[in-house]
Amino acid sequence: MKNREVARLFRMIALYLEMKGELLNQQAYIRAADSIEILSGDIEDFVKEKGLVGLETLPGIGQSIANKIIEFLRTGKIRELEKLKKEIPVEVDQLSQIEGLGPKTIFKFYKKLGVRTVADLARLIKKGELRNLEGFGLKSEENIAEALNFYQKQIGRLNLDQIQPVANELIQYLKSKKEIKAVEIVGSYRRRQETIGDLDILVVSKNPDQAETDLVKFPQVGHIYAQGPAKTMVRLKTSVDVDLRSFKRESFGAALLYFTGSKAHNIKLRKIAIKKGLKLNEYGLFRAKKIIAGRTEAEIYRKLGLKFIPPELREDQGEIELAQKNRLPDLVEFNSIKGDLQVQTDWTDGRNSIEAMVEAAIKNGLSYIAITDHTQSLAMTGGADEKKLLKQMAYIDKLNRRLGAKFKILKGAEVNILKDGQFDIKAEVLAKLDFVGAAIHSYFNLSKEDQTKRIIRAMTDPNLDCIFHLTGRIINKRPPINFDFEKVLTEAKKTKTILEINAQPGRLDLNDEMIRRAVKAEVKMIIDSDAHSIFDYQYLNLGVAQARRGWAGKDDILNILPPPQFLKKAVKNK
DNA sequence: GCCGTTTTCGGCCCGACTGTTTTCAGTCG
Repeated sequence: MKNREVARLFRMIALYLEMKGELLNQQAYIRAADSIEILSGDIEDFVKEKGLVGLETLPGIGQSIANKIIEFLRTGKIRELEKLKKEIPVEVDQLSQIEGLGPKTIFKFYKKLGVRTVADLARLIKKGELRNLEGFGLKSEENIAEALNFYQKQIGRLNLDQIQPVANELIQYLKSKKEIKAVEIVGSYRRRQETIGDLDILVVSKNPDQAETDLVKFPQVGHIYAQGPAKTMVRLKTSVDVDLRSFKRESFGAALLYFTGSKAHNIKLRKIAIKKGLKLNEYGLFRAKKIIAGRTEAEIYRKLGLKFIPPELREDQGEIELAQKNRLPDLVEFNSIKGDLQVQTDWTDGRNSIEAMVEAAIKNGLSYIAITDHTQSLAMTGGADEKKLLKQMAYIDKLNRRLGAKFKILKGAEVNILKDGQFDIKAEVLAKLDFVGAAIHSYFNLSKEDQTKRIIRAMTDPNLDCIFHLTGRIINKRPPINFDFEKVLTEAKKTKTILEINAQPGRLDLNDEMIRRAVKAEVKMIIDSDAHSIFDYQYLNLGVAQARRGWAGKDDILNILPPPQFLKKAVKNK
């Protein structure tokens, strides 16, 4: 899939154009890059199907850019970009990732000091030559040196479970301050993106200056980028960047809306406001100078003629148009999961006993779980063979009798999908299980064709109910396997195979775009915590958030149903 | 370079903060 690459090249063109001061063209390339990034489906397939004319129907893409896309797909290059690179031979994409360095500054460094690469910049800073440049001083040099240092350490974006403890601690701290009346984390965190670059925090305070000072005094603060009466930016010692802004109560809704984003969503809202003769900014919705909404987000959406749009949908992927027509999807709700269908125990690589996992599930408001320990070919986890599985089934039967009607343990397994798509457990044993999930744990690098065949073969097995964490990706560590998702969806629909949304913060697999495609293909899904300990059920809501980002409605997610209805809809071979 | 329920031409979201220089350009979100 080349969507990201095309978008990246357009963003690079935009940077070069900005260096040259061509601001309006530059914006056009950025809009085109955005448009391609949010395109659901492969751009190459799109072009094959709909051609140049189809491309031009996409927002932000006209004749000129459409031709460049086709040129790239055909030749792997965009001549325009090659020309710009020759004209200004600077590693602009790398350099611009250094905080505080934009195209204008990069261009100046190139023109005046001959800086082409990050290494060039590092050398000049060492020699202390930046401070002599006009418009620069010692302070600028120090700031860039610091930013460069941070860039070279490259910690990148954090998973939700990495950021959550930091976020909670900071929120508690801010809430303890007398003058701070409301605290909300916004930005990509509130939209529940898979990974978070920094924490954006909004507060309501009668004394904004004090609120900003409060943040700076937070013991974890390691560096202050900027501090003002309305906005402060710091970096914590744990390498998380935090922005804090203070607002008055009457503007808080507008501020929430503005800083939750996404940017594309906001820009569209502001354009709607302009068409209505209004102005929308972070302080409110205005007619001339008079504020007509701002206290809550709902009020602003209403005045713009829209239904309230949940943060997870605010990516400008059609949600605004649906909100105008009052046709937003009826999203699956937080805390609505009734059963967890992937739970490991100390029979294999889980940390807790079946009994402990049941007890914790009840505490987390669940009414059933499936015990799905690994199977034998995963030697490293002490996977179960047929004998061990049968023994576990008998044991679960006994526990179920003791539990009675209040909770149900399903007998299941996380069966290993072998290289050829067959399972490592005999069919007659699988047939005895209540719920069979299967997953790929090896041969991640098969060709697209072989990998697709392998998954489809697994799905055609009448004992299989669900494919767990389909792509096998680990966020920031392991890329997804290569396969034809469209073919898999078609087969899943045909064989009534469920696809899992895995709520582990490092997996979140399927991703949001795949979920949208599954919804469209009418393939049913479940949300599992993939629990390996009693603490992991808490992740279920991360999976719900991911499902919501994928526009999954209540009909799309089966495990919000109580056990009898779930089993009826989910299990194939009964 | 793109786009149109004001428009096929003339607009492109907008406010806060910094550093350096005296009124603003550059960056960020």
